[in-house]
Amino acid sequence: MKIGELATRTGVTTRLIRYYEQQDLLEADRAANGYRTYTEEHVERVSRVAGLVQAGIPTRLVKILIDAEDAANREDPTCPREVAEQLATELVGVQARIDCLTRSRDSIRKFLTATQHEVLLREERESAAAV
Amino acid sequence: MKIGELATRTGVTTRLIRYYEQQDLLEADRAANGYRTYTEEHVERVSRVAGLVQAGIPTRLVKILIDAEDAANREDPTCPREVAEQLATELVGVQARIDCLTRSRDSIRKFLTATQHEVLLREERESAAAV
DNA sequence: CTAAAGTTTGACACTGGTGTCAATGTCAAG
DNA sequence: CTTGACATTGACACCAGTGTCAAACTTTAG
Repeated sequence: MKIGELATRTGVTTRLIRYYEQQDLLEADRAANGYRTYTEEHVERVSRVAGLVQAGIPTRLVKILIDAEDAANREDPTCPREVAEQLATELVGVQARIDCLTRSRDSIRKFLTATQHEVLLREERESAAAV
Repeated sequence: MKIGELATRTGVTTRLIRYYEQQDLLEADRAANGYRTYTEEHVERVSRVAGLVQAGIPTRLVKILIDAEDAANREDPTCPREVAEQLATELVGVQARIDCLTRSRDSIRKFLTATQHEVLLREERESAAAV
């Protein structure tokens, strides 16, 4: 598929897809005419990258994270001690963000419930189901 | 306490503390000499704000979130339907970030384990305990 | 009293993520 | 063949979050 389709399917603008590629977060084959061509796997990957960036992870780290992610799903992964240490450090930062966001999420839910707006929480479940 | 102490205690630079105040995320009393003065509660608040900003929440939304947080802890909170709807919308975004980060976190753990670097996971638990 | 450290405001500047526009090229439909 | 939709690269520009520096004032330590 070409970049336009990838964009509509992921909800990420073509501009950003190119930007991510430039940041080494993505690779794309080129058709004979120079057009980038993508596979189904890229859909997942682009969403993933965009999600992390939106969660405040700088692209430099996003690369590290998804590389590790990929490696973790391959057999016999291996990595030098130093890289592992960096990952461990990042892990702490990621967890901190999760905690922070989780707390906000819970507060919002509590608040909506307390103000008799639980109905709105249904939207949340629905959008979760959509994933 | 004065801004310097607040900064060292929260690990947030004075520059940012002032910036957050300017963005209406913080309020500070002024001493007779014009110095900002803070209470213990501000320590928590500043960490919270900084955490959310780091998690990719724009300051505009941070304000909304912590306001709701505060309200949720007061008695008899109330809010107009429209505000509640906006919060519900935000909730979806927050949850999306959490999911995204959680996935990365799990991948990192898995990877570190698979590469015989579980030892490093201890650091994570320790830093979590430090909170 | 003086020097050092901390605070205030304000300005300038950088960075990273995005939007947008321009000029050019490719391709599919009429 | 022409037109319109989509691609390419490259440039310019914007915004938000931060760093940093300057000039003036306050407070603390010696």
